[in-house]
Amino acid sequence: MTASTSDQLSAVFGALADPTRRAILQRLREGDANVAELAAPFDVSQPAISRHLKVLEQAGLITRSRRATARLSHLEAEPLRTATQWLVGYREYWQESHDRLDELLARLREPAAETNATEPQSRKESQS
Amino acid sequence: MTASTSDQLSAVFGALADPTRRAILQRLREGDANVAELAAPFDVSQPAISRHLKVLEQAGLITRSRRATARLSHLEAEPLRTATQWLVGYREYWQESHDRLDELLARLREPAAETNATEPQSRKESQS
DNA sequence: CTCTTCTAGAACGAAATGGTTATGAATGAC
DNA sequence: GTCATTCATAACCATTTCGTTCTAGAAGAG
Repeated sequence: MTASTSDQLSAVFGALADPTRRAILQRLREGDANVAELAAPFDVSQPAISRHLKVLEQAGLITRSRRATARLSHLEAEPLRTATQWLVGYREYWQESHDRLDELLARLREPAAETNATEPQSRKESQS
Repeated sequence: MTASTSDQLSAVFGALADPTRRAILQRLREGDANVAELAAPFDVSQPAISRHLKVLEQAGLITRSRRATARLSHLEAEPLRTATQWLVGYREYWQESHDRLDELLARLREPAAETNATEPQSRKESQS
């Protein structure tokens, strides 16, 4: 069960390594969305977004369902916890600056505002 | 300063997406090491390890110094904190299962044993 | 059934990634 | 200086990744 963890970690970290995919996750915090909605903020084609979604899905970061002809993406944060736990294993190396660790711990208990500042790239006028 | 954060996140997550690089970080928890020492557990050539180290260095996860002809790698955990903070921004989506979040928080305050079980790939008999 | 909507897949190209071997550069020992 | 040690770089190759356009398929509307 530890061997597969390595692969899942690689998949999750790999998925998170792309700004577009992180922005997609960010968008999904507002609620489920179909591909067109997810593609809207980006200057890339719809198939490109579909493949980003596939990467996210294979990393377990999203699940998908159907509503009519649309496919809704739903954020699944479980892999993020796995990744966080891995990172937390290195917390002893942060502790040179305790105040910032305390700050992190404080934010873990806050009601949670928006922490991420992920800016999508420039829009293109598509359906004009 | 938020725009560069996106690139740093991509670099860090990208660096962590490789099992060999994660294992190198794991090794560096025991202390600084030269390239030969870092390469020993893996069945890859020395230049391959050198390039992994370059990736880790560019992500800010290690720094390097010289001791005679050797180059020592030193773990720098600051980027791990940055990555963790990004992930923590999604904690509200974990909270469906509160007990496990509590467990994570508990581990954040523990004296820290080894949390990561990263197994290096098969050894090769080099200096027999 | 036909038509429209929404999305995935096929086919392709450019660039990045991860590995190799061979070689050169830096440093200390002699 | 010469030699040995340690590592980085160059050159190359195979694979993956990320984008494109074009097309096909699935699901509801008429």
